[in-house]
Amino acid sequence: MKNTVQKTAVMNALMSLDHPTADEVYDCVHNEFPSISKATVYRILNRISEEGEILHLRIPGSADRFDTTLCIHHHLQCNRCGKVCDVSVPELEGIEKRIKEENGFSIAGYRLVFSGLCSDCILKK
Amino acid sequence: MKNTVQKTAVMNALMSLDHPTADEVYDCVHNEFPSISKATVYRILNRISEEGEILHLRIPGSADRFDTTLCIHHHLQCNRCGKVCDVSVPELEGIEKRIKEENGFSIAGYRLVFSGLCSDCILKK
DNA sequence: TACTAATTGAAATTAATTCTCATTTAGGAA
DNA sequence: TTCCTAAATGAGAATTAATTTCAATTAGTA
Repeated sequence: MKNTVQKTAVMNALMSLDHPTADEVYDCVHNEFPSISKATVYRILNRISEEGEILHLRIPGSADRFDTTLCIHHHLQCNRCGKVCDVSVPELEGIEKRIKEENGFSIAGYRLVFSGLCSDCILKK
Repeated sequence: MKNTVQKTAVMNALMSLDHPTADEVYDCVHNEFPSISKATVYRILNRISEEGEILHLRIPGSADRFDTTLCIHHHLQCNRCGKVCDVSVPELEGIEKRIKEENGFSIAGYRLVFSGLCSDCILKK
């Protein structure tokens, strides 16, 4: 992969944001680098998530988010403010084998997303 | 809610399909009822899922699906053919309390989706 | 039978993302 | 250093899934 200024800017933005959407990455990069195109931000995010440098979180019902934490973990999402937090769920370890045996499915991965209200939004209401 | 022929047709289609997308419901209804509009199908599906008659499954990266099985369960999705199957995951019972205590989140629900290849697609290579 | 709010159809709109294509550029070869 | 080429970029069009708008229709009740 070529080492472009655009890629460097996107990597820096990812470091400074928490579970950003592609649009949030774009806004952040665009401040310092006004000529960057949104398509480029999407392309770089896709490229580096395919290479395993970041995780691509597909959030049902809203924009995808990107995560720089690579070890296995799951997510909590606030229904009000949209914020996403990491959570680990050791209960699920080893579950893939059971699912495979019972259903004949070969499991490539799984996503677990809890939705509710974050502590900030509980207080605000 | 008014009892329209459109609603009856959508309910019948749901009974005859397995985890359909809104488009699949539309195609099915449209066969017998060519004048129905896609917007009406979407509206009816949203209405009856809000009322709890069916589940609205939001599938990351592809179209939403609808499920007439109401008890708590989760999903397996085939990455090749898109088929969705139900699976129960008793390991997750009681997990909400732990998440709430550790993160201050109040959990309204959670979605667990396994992705991989279904037995048919494994055979097809 | 008449009325009114709910529902519908058709088309426009939105949101997120991907694609197209002409132009530019990074990095290796001469 | 300069040249070359494949890769990357920018701008905007296209795509996909779903929602909204609005005028016309209809179910269910008065």
